[in-house]
Amino acid sequence: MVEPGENQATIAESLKSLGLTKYEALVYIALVRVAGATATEIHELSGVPRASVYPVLDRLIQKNLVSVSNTSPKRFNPVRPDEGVDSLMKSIESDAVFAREGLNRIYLECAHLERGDQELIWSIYGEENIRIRLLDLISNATESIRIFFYWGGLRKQIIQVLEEKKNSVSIEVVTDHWEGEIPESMNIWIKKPPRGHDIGPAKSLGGGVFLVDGSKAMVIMGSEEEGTSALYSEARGFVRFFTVYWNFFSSWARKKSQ
Amino acid sequence: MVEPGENQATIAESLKSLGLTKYEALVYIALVRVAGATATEIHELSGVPRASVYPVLDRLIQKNLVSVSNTSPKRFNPVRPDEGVDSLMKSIESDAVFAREGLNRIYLECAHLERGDQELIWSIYGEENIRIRLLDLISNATESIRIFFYWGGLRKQIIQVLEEKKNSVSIEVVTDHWEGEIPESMNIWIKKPPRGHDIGPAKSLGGGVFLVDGSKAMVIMGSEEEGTSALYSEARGFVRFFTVYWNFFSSWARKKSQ
DNA sequence: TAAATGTTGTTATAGCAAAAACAACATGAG
DNA sequence: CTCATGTTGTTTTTGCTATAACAACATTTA
Repeated sequence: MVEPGENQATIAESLKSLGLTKYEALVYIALVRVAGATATEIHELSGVPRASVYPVLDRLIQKNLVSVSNTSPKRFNPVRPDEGVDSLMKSIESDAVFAREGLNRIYLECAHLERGDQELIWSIYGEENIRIRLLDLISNATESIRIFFYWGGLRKQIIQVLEEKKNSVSIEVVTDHWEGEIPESMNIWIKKPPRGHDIGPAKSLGGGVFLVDGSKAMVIMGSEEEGTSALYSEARGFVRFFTVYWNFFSSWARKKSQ
Repeated sequence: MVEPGENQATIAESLKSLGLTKYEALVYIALVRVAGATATEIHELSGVPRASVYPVLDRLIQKNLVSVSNTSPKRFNPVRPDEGVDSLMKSIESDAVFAREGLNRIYLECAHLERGDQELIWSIYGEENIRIRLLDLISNATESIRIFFYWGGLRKQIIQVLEEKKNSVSIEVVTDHWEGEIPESMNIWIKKPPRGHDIGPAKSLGGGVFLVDGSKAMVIMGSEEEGTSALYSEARGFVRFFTVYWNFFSSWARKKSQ
């Protein structure tokens, strides 16, 4: 019924990222379980030291998550959880809007201070971050997209974005697998990965090279052991290197298919 | 141009409620101001101790708010502020959804544990909280609404809710002022507040009594000095007391108008 | 070239504030 | 009186903040 611990702890974690402390989360959850409990009951339900319950409840009352009765002993009631969470979210969201606007203004004002950004090579860690950057890169392409792709993740999402761009930019892809039908307006070569690309100490290694408009390059290296990381650059040398790389493998792919 | 301090501090505060620490916020803001800065430049811009900049940047990288170049010295780049804030919000929001669902399930499962809730009187502090509860109370009325209202706040919102209910429940209101046209389906008496209601030590004191379906009562007491607080109850005695109170003043209002 | 200087990235450690945990005491109802 | 409540104060812990020191490397100057 009221399944214990496991789930409860997770909810507490979630509440913490909404700005509550551990105790505030535990007390609130306890109160949701038995509305109208006394301080001592809350203490027993939540495991929070009895003396700590009072200041914690005070804070929850301030945050409009709890109300008090004027009986003796006092009893406490949670606001309906959906209302409570929503009201927390609303306040966070308004902060987010404020921060976004302020930062964006600063960002735009200072955009002119570009300092040879184009000459640098940026490292990106974490699949999520890479995903965002990569899709951003592809969907902002104006002329050409060249992809050399031997990696499991992101395949579907990339294909989806390419579908959207297929009529406005030139697309060429070398990969080992394609999901769905291949559109006529793209040049796709399906190839098993070349030898040398799955050798090495890594259990599962994959890679992808993305060239956009001949001026931007993103390279993804994924291994199960060390996580995924990527490089991005608009630097001449970097782009040229991977353009050569891509030319080599795309011609390899063409030959072998003939 | 780049207006200083004042605004930045506020943005930093907002970022903190999105889960960043003070330093993380300051460093990120500095980076938005000059993208591609070195650690030392960030230190100078943000006021964060140079040695602290490194671990802070590590955390920001983990949170996908910053990427690194592999030059020497390293240079750092912020993700576009709107993307950054959005990605923070997204993660918070997913926590919120999770918490809301989990809590709501617990709440509904445990609803049967009602422990004579109806006999208690609940205190509610803070205008915002009172507002939510009051509007919730009124809009869930099924039979009757009786209001005795001598208070500035909330007038418009209450009227709005009443407009929506005017055809489904019986509405009677005694107050000192009405905004807009008085609908025919409501019984409204406009009266200056009775003597005794604005006496006392408080500079600006106001009150409101709300009786719903003859079984729920909410009483609001507002004073500029001590803030606003409210009582809510479904307790027999409490409701009866304020029903008598309301009967008395509504008959007073009727008489004087004839 | 060699010594002096400065910068970067790292590590260690002390300080601090909020939260957590505990202990002691006053109160009030039965 | 006795028990549970509500309050207060103190200690411990925790995570962020702040400072100092260091090795590695680059730059300057003699």
